[in-house]
Amino acid sequence: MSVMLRKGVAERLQKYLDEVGQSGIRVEVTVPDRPEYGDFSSTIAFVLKAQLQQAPRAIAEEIVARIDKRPFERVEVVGPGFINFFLKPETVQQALREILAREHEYGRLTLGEGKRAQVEFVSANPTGPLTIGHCRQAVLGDVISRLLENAGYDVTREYYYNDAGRQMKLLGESVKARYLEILGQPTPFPEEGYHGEYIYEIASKIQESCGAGWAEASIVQFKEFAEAELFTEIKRTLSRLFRMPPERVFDLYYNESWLYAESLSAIDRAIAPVTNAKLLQWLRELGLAYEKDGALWFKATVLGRPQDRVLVKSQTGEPTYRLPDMAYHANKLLRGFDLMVDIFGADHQETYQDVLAALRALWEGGKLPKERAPDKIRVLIHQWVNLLRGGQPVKMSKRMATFVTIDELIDEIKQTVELADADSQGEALREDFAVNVVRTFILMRSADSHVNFDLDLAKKQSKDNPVYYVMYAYTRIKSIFDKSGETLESVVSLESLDTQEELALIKKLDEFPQVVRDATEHLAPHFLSVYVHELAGLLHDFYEKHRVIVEANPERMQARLALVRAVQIVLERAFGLLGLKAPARM
RNA sequence: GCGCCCGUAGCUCAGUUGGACAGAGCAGCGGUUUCCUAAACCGCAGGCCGUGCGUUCGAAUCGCACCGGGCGCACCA
Repeated sequence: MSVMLRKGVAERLQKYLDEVGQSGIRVEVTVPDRPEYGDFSSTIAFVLKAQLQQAPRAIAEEIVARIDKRPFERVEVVGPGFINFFLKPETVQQALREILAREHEYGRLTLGEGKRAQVEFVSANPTGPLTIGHCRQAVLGDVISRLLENAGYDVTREYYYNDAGRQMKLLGESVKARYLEILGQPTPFPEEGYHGEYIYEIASKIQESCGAGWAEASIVQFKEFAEAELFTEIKRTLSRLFRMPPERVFDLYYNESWLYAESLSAIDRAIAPVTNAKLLQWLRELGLAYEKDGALWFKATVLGRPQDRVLVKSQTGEPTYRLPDMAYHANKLLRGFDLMVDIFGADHQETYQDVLAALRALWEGGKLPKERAPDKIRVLIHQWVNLLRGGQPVKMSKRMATFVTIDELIDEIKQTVELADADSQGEALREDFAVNVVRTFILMRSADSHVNFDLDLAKKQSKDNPVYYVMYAYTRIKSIFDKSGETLESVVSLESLDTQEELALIKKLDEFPQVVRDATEHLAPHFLSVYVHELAGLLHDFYEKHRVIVEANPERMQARLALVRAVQIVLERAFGLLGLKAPARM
């Protein structure tokens, strides 16, 4: 049997289909809920009913009679036509051998080999610290990037921000106002300015290094100073959350201003070949732009969208955010990626569809090369995280500075982590755990679900968090190896692995590559999180019922060490993909 | 009003190409430790899978309608 047990079953059914000339039928093999239905089950007989004009039960009997049954203890037809497969223990043991042979290559995919992918996420304008609102997509984007890398893609992690926009101007004005206030020259604070304490901190920093020297400085100077300060902080925050050096959290920070400049260097122009002006010209040529009330509009309605949108404002002649968004995405296509993933919050639901509609029209209208099809862009929309404190939702506004930052969240959880031995490593272990908790909380849920993050629960009852359950499985294995002093150098006999718990564990390990594949293809990290939780459960179950270190039976001990070693490998692989960090001890 | 997402156990959520009596964690009740860390394990209890109609041999899963919640529908991003 091949690497994957399920695949082996599927291959045998496929062979049968080929023989009866039904190769087009999709082979479905599932793991039944109940053990008496076998290790795997197929409903293929129901699907074939229509084609073969026979009763499903008879078809199932025919299939069972014809396929290669060597890997199976038995194959049964049950009820109206379910085919249930019961694996021989040797077959299952063989799967374990494959995992041990592949080691940390196990679960690596090839679907992205030789291809380039780009993942855009966070993309917050640097007008303040990152908040819980950004946390979900930061973690999702990080894990999706890791999954794509695991699949063989050359991945560019990208952060786009509107440095040319009104919000950044307001930031500059806010800092300048605070700066003058510190100098004792109070000026009116911008009506929609940023009220956060951090604005004062930035202003004092300027005052400390330049004194009153910036009193006549331009808004742009203040903006640029603040932007640099805030970006440093953002990178530092993400480096905690992603567990990477700050300089590696993103590969590219894409500035909106690149889409305006007509005189960029050759290198810059290579990643921004399409300017706003160029995009506008294309839309005009395709009859998708028109003037009304002094503004320039995008004719979205002819593309099936609910309403037309302004691209260039009447009063200032500046583009709205929509035009550079379109240009940015046209540039992404031209940069030659095979896959582009946009990760947006639910508030982008409406707007990204305009961008995609425009790109499709440009592509169909011949403005973009045939091989740069917009369907290479996949958009992942996630719902909001509702933060609960004292059972009440926390209302957040960035402008009014009533938000909880990612750093505050991690720090709050960190304080409550209890450790078995708080030695010199205590601080680092606490940080590891807090980040694990935050990431796990997000990664266990599908992006589609509106989740509640109960801060009190995450803090006060941190030992009950699912992350502990999973980490504890890992440390139990670690502890076994420490205790036994074994290193598992040579190939051992696996024949003694025949109990229900042992076989169940191996079968679960066998699912790993498929789970990784599903998580990657569906851009759904939570598939993997849920899997890890289930695997940990089976390890605990096994651990409670069987001892690994059994000196009286060296062969059995070696086999069980091999088994838990394989669990350890898969957990390490999964942790790597999910960005979790396992403690050596708990 | 229009668009997208959600509604599954007391709570937080899985259940992704429709399959056999619906799952996990937490909370509740009752057990398990001379033995590799009990942050674990075992058992009990808990659900008309928002409601109704439809498609199907078969629906939590697909379609339609309705009810309830979130987000959006700016010449802000």
